[in-house]
Amino acid sequence: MTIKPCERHRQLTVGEVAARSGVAVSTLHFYESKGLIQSERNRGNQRRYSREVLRRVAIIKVAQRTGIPLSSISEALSTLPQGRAPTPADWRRLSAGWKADLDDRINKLIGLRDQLNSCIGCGCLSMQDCPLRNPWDELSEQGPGPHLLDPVQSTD
Amino acid sequence: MTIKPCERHRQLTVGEVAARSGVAVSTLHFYESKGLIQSERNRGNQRRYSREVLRRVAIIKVAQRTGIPLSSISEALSTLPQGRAPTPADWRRLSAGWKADLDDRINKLIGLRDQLNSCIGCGCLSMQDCPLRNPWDELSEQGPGPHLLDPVQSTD
DNA sequence: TATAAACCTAAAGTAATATTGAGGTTGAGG
DNA sequence: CCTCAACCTCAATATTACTTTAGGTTTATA
Repeated sequence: MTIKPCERHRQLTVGEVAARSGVAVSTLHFYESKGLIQSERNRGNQRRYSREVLRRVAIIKVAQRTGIPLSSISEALSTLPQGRAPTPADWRRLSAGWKADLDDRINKLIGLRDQLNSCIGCGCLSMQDCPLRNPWDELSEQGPGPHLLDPVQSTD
Repeated sequence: MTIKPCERHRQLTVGEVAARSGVAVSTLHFYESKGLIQSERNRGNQRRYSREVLRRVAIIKVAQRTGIPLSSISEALSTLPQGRAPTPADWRRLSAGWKADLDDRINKLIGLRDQLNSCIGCGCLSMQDCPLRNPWDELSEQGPGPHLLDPVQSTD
């Protein structure tokens, strides 16, 4: 074998990144347009990625699985050293924050399930009593809440 | 007091339903356009709702909290007796199905949290080992998966 | 070198879940 | 009766996360 540029330092094409990260080429373009990932260009204007991008995409996908919106992911990633591979410490910092969100969402859903269980049992969903009727603890709910003002509620 | 139409049988205006159910008037219009709720009209073409609609909206909101999309909710609601108040049995049937979905989603999230915990611990996110890097068990994921084909992975 | 696969950009399209706006009508209180 | 809040319809806009399309360029390979 002759001396050739070490394979493990070669930059990746967009197609290679897509194949290896499991996201579509168009998605990589999209992420780049949102500033979530970066690329360099070769002399023909084609994207060339360092292998670090694979980790970045992996982080993005994991965060998305936890329910974090891309905008927040972008924000979190922007605290990372630019262009340099994130360290384990970086990763711990990001994932710790996301874990808190995830815990929160899991707890909300478990609470909802408990309510659902008891309400399947009681068959109620009555305006007066049913905890499910109280939307105050809704996930990401804003704006004016319900006003259960009228005490006359027989037909409901 | 003179005899007047019993308050508890009076139909509700869209504004009243909005105030009491906690959703915007525009949302009620939207739900109606999607067939999730129905209304009658008075002689001036204004919507008039039976009190049953409050229960229906409550069901919609609960289902949404569990993560069910409106289209599925619509489908489920369409199995209900039209215009008549849903019975406890109806409610049990619907909520039992939704509970299964909810359990599923909770379990997926808990699995993810466990992975996240162990990966915060190990600080890895390494391409070779980290379970978080395996997106096969993603929530509602379709399309081509990742192809971790290349064994040369030192810089990642 | 010829061809096809892979790549490029910019704009438009998709789906879900609504909200907002324009322009006009109805209804309840004084 | 007058007025203003509440209502009406229909169309447009918003957001998130992408995908698709159109038209053109570059690169890899036979």
